[in-house]
Amino acid sequence: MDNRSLKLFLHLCDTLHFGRTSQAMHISPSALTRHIQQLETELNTILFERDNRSVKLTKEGILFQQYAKESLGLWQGFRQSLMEETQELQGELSIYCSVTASYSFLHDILSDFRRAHPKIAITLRTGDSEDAITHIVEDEDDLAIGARPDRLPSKLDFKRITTSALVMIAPLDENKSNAWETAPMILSEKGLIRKRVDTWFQEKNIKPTIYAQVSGNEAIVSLVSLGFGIGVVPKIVLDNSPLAAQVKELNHKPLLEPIDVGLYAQKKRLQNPVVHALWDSLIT
Amino acid sequence: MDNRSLKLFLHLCDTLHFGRTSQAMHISPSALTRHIQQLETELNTILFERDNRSVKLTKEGILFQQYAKESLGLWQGFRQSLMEETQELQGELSIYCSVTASYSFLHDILSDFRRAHPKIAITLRTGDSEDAITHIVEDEDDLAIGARPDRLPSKLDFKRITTSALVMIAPLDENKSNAWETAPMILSEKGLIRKRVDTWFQEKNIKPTIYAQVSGNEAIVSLVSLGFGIGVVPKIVLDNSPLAAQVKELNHKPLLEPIDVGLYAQKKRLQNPVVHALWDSLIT
DNA sequence: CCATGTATTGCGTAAAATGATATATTCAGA
DNA sequence: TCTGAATATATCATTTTACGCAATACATGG
Repeated sequence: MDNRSLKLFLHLCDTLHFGRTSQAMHISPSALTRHIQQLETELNTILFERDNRSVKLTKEGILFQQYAKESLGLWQGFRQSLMEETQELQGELSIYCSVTASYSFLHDILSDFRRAHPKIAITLRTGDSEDAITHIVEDEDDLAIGARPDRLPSKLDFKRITTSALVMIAPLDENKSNAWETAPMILSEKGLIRKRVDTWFQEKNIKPTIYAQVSGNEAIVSLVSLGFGIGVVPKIVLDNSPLAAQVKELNHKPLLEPIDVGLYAQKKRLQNPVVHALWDSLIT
Repeated sequence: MDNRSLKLFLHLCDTLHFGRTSQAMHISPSALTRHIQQLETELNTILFERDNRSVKLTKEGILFQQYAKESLGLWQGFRQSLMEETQELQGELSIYCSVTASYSFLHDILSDFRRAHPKIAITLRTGDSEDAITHIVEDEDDLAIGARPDRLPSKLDFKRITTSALVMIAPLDENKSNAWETAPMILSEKGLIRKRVDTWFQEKNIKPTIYAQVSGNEAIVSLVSLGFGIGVVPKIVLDNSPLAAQVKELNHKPLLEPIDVGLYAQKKRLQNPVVHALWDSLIT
C-alpha cells in the first residue's frame, strides 16, 4: 500500500492494459500483476474484472481509484509544502535521451542543474533518439531529448537546444567519390532522419541499396566505421563519437535539411515545479 | 512510505520515545529506528531531532505529522466507504487475554464472531491476565480480557462476561488440612488477585510464607501441581487446566471475594465499527 | 566513575519483490 | 477446426529488503 502501488494502479485504471502500464512504469508485467493482486488481497476485494483479453474496473475499483487520487494528491501537496518550507526543490526527474545527448549538451545542462538543485534525483534513460517522442507521449518519462518532428502533438511542448546538420559518412577506405549512389546504406529503421533521407533519395531519383536498418545513430557510426556501408547521422553524433576518426564525411549536394534537437515534455508535466525547473534552466 | 510507517511515526510523535512506541506497536526498537530513518531518507529531511536522551519533533516533522494524519484519515474513510459498499465489516482487531481466556469463553465468542464477520482479521495475543489493563491503557491492543479492578480508569469501558470464584489449590499429596496456614504460597507477583489474597491473609492475621511470585495464573497451577506449594487462582483457570486433576481445592473460610472477568477497551477505540462489533456481540 | 536509560548499528536470517520464462486462455482469421 | 497472436498469471531463481537480537555509543544522575 505504498505510493508506488497507487501510481501503478491509477495508470492501469487509465490504460486498462497490464502490458502497456508495465512498460510505461518500467516494471515487468508479472510484477505489476502482483502489485494489483496484493492490493486486492489487502483490501479483500476485487479491483479489476479481468480475463485473458480484457480488463475492467469494478465498483470497488472506482472507489479505490478515487481514494488513490486523493491520497497521491495529498502527498504531492505535502511535498510542495515541504519544499516551500526548506526553500529548496526536491523530488525526482526522469529524462530520456540518446547516448550522444547524454555525453554532449545534456551533460552540461545537468551539471549546472545539479549544482542549483542538488536534492533532485535524476533518472537518466538512454535509448534510440527516435523513441523520444513516444516515451513522452506514453508518459514514461518527464522529459526527453530528440529531434523535433514535422508535426508536434498538441499535448507536447518542445524547446530547441541546438540545430545539427545531417552528414553522410563512409568508411575511411571508401575511395570512390560518388560511392553513395550505389553503396549499401545503413539507415535508421524509422523516425525523422530516415524520412529525410528517403525524401532526399527520392528527389535525386535514386533507389538506394539498404544494407541494414538499425536503431540508434551510434550504431550507424559503428557499422559504417567497420566498412559495412554508408550512413547518415546528425553531425553532433559524429562529433561525440569515439569512432569519428574511423569514418569520413562525404560531400553531397544538395545538403540534407538539418534537424532541430531539443527538449520535449508533456504540457501537463511542466506544471510540476521540478520538471519546470529543468525546462527553465535551458536558456534559448 | 506505507500506512504502517505513518502509524509508527504518529505514535512516536505522541510518545517521543522510541522504546515505548516500539513496545506499543509490537516492533523492535531497531526496526522502529530504521522505519524513521527510511522516512527521513525518503523525504530528504530530518523528522526528529534526537540524541541518546531526548526526541523532539522538527518543523518538517510537524508538517509531516499533519500529512500523516490526513493520509491515514483518508485511508480510514476509504475503508469505511468500502465497507458500506460491500455491506460487510472488514478490518483488523487485536485482542489481549490470558491463555485460559483464549481456551474458554473467548473461544466461543470468537467462534460466533467469525461466522458473523469472516473478513475481520483477528490478532490474539496471550499473556498474563494482570497485564490486560496496561495493554489497553497503553494502546497496544483494541480489546483485552481481564479481571475488573477496584477502580476503572475513566478512559476505559468494561463489560462483564462472567464472575469467577477464587479458589485455593494444593498438591494432591498435601494431607494436612490446614496446610495453607504454614505452607509456602505461590502467588501472582502483582495485580488484583494478589491484592485480594494479601488482604485476606491480613484479615486472618497470618503472614504467609511466599515461595514464589510468578506471572500467569497458569504457571501457578503448574507449580502447585508439582508440589511446590499452595496457590490461589480463579476457578475458571482451574476448570480449563489440563492439570486440574493433579491438584485439589482447599476448603477455606471465609471465601475470597470472587472476581469479575470481562472485556476492556478504550472508549475511543469503541468508535471503530469493527471493535464495536465484537463489543456488541457480547450479550450480557 | 559507574549504573542506567536510550537510540543506533552490525549481523545473520527470514520474508518479500522482481524479472525471465513458461503456461493458460481467449480471440481472430485462415 | 486449427493456428497464431495477445495477454494475464504462475513458477522459479535471484536479489533486495525487513526484522530481531545482541552489541555499541553516549548521555545523565547518583
